[in-house]
Amino acid sequence: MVRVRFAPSPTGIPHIGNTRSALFNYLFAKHNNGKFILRIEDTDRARFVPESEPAIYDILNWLELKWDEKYVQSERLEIYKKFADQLIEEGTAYKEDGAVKFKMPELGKTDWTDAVGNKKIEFKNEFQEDFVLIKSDGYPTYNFANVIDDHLMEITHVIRGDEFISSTPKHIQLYKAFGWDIPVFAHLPVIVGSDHQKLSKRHGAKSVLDYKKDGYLKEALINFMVLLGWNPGEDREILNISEMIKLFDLKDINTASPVFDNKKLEWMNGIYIRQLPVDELKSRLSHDFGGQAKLKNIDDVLLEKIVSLAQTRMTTLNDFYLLSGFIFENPKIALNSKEKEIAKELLQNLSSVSKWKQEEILKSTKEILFKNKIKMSAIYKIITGRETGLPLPQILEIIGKEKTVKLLENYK
RNA sequence: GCCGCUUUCGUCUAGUGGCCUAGGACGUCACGUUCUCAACGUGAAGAUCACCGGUUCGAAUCCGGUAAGCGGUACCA
Repeated sequence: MVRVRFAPSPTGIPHIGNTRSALFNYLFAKHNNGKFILRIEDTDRARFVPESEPAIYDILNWLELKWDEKYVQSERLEIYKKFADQLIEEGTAYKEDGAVKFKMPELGKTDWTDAVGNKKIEFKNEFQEDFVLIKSDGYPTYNFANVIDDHLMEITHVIRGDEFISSTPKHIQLYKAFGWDIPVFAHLPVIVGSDHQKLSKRHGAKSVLDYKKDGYLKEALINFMVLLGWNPGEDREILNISEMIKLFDLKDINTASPVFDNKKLEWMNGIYIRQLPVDELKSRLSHDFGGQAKLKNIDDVLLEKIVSLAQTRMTTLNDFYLLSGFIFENPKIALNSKEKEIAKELLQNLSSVSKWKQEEILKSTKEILFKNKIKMSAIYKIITGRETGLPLPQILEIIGKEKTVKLLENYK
């Protein structure tokens, strides 16, 4: 039975890099019909950030990466102490300055075959130093709690960021000291930013929750993340979660650090937005995304029509408001005198349209276009406040003559 | 410094000795469509496969070295 874990420490809000580890663990578990375990590694009291633990749950819940079991290390202090005492008794650990330290072997080497890249990694023991197991505040270190828990929780595959490669020899020596089975290690290359530095808050790495707030769809984010350092072995790039589960394999994970490219994420988000049925997109705009307030008073049928016009023009859900804001608010658009003239003519022309259909509206606006030798973008600006946007004849037909006239009367 | 990992178009990647005059995707550019912008369609530019040397009839692919980037070197994780 495959058992893997995602073990974040609540020292900050997880970003794309951490979250992608969770995804890979989840996919591997599901692919093998195994268990996905969540373990909060809160042993660093100095760096503890209270709001990060709920954020971890929010992220996993939003992405629907459901965990099968959950543990919190700070609730397991006696367990670590017990095992530390055992090592002291056996002579492989000792006390120093109020801490418990592990005695690393001085001869030979420590090696393992990493599942990522299927390569042997080897460290000479002579370069290894004794390390702390239990800090003087009574809390275990990562290196210790990690091994104890992975063993007790019967973790079969340790899939984590490759910043832990250097500490893996420590872990292996601990397993050996206890006489425990050593799990398979799979070290994921970390995602880096466009500056090729590891993703971090200081470098402007956003959390998954920020992407949600910015109008990205969870499907797009997952699909984008999975392609960072993994490929399904075919040219296709758009995959749903069950296809990922089916295809996922540790051997297809790359060994080099991928650079996070927001442009591709944007493209992918657009793909997923266009893939959504209109009513689903509409409900995401009002529920999944914080648009309720603005959309509350809009007629449902009207809204659906607007959404369907906006669908191919959106990169993120936020774009909907950019595109349709002029309908919901009564924008005060600054126009120069020439534009004001044209606004007047538009009002006149459109008021006299008898059949309020897009063909008639188009005909009517085109007249003004030719007469004044202006571009269509000028008319877009007068009506919507932006030089580009939803196709005017259609959207004007949808919102109705009355509303259109009202918009133009702003300039009187 | 020492230890370890990495190195194919700007970016994500395919590629495991001949199918590679290196394939796909994003981005960029052009054209088509067109009431704007998108979407969509077609096409183009873009990588001497980090570098040097070796093995081989033949190397992005195997071997050795060098360089650069990154990670670790914490009573952080």
